[in-house]
Amino acid sequence: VAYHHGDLRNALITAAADLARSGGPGAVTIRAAARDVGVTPTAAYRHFADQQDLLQEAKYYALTRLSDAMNAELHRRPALDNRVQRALGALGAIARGYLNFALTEPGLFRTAFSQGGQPPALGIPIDDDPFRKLTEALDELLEAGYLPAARRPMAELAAWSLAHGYAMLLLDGPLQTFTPAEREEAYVRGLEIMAAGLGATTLSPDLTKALIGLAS
Amino acid sequence: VAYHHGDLRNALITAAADLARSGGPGAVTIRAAARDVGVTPTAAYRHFADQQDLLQEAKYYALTRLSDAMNAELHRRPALDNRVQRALGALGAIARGYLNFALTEPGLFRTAFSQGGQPPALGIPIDDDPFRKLTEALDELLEAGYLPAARRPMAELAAWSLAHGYAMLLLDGPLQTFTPAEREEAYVRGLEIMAAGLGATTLSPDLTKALIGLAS
DNA sequence: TGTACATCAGTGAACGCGCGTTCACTGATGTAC
DNA sequence: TGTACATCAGTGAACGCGCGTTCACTGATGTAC
Repeated sequence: VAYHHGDLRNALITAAADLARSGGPGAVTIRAAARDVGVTPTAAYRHFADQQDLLQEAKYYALTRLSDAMNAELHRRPALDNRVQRALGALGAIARGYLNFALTEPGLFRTAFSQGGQPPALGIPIDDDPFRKLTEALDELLEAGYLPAARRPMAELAAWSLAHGYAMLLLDGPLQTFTPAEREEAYVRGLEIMAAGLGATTLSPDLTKALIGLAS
Repeated sequence: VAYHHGDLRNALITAAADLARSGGPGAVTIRAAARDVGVTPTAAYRHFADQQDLLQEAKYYALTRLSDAMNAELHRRPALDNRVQRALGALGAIARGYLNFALTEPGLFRTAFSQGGQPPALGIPIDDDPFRKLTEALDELLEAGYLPAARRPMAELAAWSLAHGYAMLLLDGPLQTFTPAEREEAYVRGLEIMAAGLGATTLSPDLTKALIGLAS
């Protein structure tokens, strides 16, 4: 319903998203959002309980855009006949969309995964959720006999962790100085290792034991 | 040299590190550090150019502690005869130390990888650098015939990304609600996939093509 | 359809906070003779 | 060894900033009759 302003709540969310885009989560303040909309800070309190509440909306927005980026990449890929090709293609598209978004919209990416508030959920809140598609791709790899059953549980998390860690190391970590060519190279190498690891036979008990060690 | 205070610079760095430990990078301020040491904020400007400079020292401290944690885990593992076992053991120890540190000292971990200032370097600044040991472990896997040569370049980054991403998803992301048992389970699965991926044969061209797609 | 009234979105001013940083200074330490 | 002096680490006060949040209010919108 439109009163004085029209739709101040959404206008403030948009302003918060723009702030997040250009300045990351720390730039999302009630005062700045109100200023950008051309309204008094007090007015924002009609629509948000506090600053945390506004930031939460910016996080949700950022997550939605991340989701869009992954879906866009999924739709760009050609349809493939072979099940394993199709499933690995989906995996690659999701990873590619994730990285593209992180590099293209670092402020939003950092906001989506910033500390505090509700953490981004695992596949529940967003329509057309790419996390579910990742799950489906891994299920398909299992059914096609590519992925050993013992390795199926939580395999999503390994893929996600790899992409997420790589994005973070590029944005804020030691890989900041990478050229685009180096970024692409490292991306391809990492993805190949992941795909090969999903498809490889189980490690021998000796090697597993050496690798894992003891939980401390 | 000890003047009025004795060693104010180091005292301030210690205070900054404590602030980072309990409150993350955002808690590292000149005023708070000076307050904790019992000194005027102005005094800090005798030793640091500005707040960024102090934060940089806290980052360096955090990185050193992270390095310690990995080395400690490396020393805890028994020596193994088999080259591949030894190399995978080192890989696992480094990953375990990394994760342990992130979970035990989240404030320091976030500080080490916080945005701004100098990014943590790749293996140069710290004595007894675990990144170099990771490199050596991968070289050993190559020489032992476990890791195909085509997969060697930048393999460090895949392992690091996996551990880093997993740590971040645990600390600030959707895995915050994981129980210790779930954390351990996901950790083991991810590490196995990585180790298997390093040792697996090269993917077929068809699968590689489906996986990678085109750089956009 | 018109009027009195209730609702409530947004205003304007102000609060207290902690921050980074600068200024003119003081007083302890080190040094030249 | 003693004294005058220079150095410089730390003080105390203050600046301006942007923030979150609250208060009493105004004036436009919607509604009851």
